[in-house]
Amino acid sequence: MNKETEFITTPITREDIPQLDNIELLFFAYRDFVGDADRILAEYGFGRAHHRVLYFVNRKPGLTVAELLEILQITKQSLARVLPQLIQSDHIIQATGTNDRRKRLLYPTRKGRDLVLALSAPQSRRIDNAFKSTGRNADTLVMKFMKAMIGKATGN
Amino acid sequence: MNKETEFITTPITREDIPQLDNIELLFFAYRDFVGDADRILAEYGFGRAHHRVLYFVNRKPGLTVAELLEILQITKQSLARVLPQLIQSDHIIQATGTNDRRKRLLYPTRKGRDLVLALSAPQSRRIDNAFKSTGRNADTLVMKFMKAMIGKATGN
DNA sequence: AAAATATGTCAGCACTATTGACATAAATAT
DNA sequence: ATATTTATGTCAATAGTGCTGACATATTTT
Repeated sequence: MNKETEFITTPITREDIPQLDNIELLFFAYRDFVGDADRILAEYGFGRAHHRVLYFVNRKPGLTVAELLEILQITKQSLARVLPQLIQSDHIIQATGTNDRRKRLLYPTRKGRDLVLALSAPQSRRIDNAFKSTGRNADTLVMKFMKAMIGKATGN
Repeated sequence: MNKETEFITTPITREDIPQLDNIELLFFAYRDFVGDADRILAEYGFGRAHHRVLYFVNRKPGLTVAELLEILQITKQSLARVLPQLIQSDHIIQATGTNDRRKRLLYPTRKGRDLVLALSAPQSRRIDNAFKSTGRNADTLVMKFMKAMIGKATGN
């Protein structure tokens, strides 16, 4: 019986996957991009989840817990490990809603603002530097591309 | 004592972080991009780690364990959970090196090749569609940008 | 008064990744 | 020939992030 367990020795190519190169580039670009923040987060004993929460609270101060969950697409239980830590470390403050007192509005403190700026700085720099090497109006085009990348998968 | 615990109510802006919009776009773009594969992986009981291993073994059939660890930037112990599963499920085969018999050369099977193609297809489609909406020569420019995004962080 | 909403919390599980320590086989150096 | 280095594997413990299900509390709406 021919049970030679078929090896494949040829690599996948653009023939197989048209956007092969870009898939790979996106993978490495994102890895190095988040790596910038990871190094700083580690000093605080925080992880990426902390970063994301801190980021969106700074982006939209006063947002509610439900809104945050919606943006991050995580569950309440996941947030429950991370948010209390950010509150206890005085990076985020919770305020009871005035209209609806069930709601918890999330605000950054000065400390929280400072940290998010420190985390974003190297990422912003990396993008800035990348644009410098791509020449004029790359900015507009890349943004257009990125926007088009966002959303549910298409069937075709 | 004025311990009003200073709130910050203003959002961060492009003033604070020049590439704010692109940071966000990259975050959402990547999330949806990997989401394409996540749905398929879940059917096989695999995670992203399996995907990455399978991808690079298909990209460079015959690569060694050490090379794979180098590319993925993970430790041997992390791979030790994932690789045996892919071997047992007949997606990857290990062959002893001929020159150096300490080495384990990793090859995809037919099944492994088929799976990596199935995983990459929706990702490739997403990128393709994104380019359709950005017009001509976006491809070259975006690739140039992505390449420039890769590497160690810069000090400036 | 009853139902719905917003949030919190407890318990348990899964996946990915880490470090440190130790083991084995094979190649290389002395 | 012996010693060391290299490539890989494995065991044990820990951390971070996410999930589901169940239940509790406060507040608002019906």
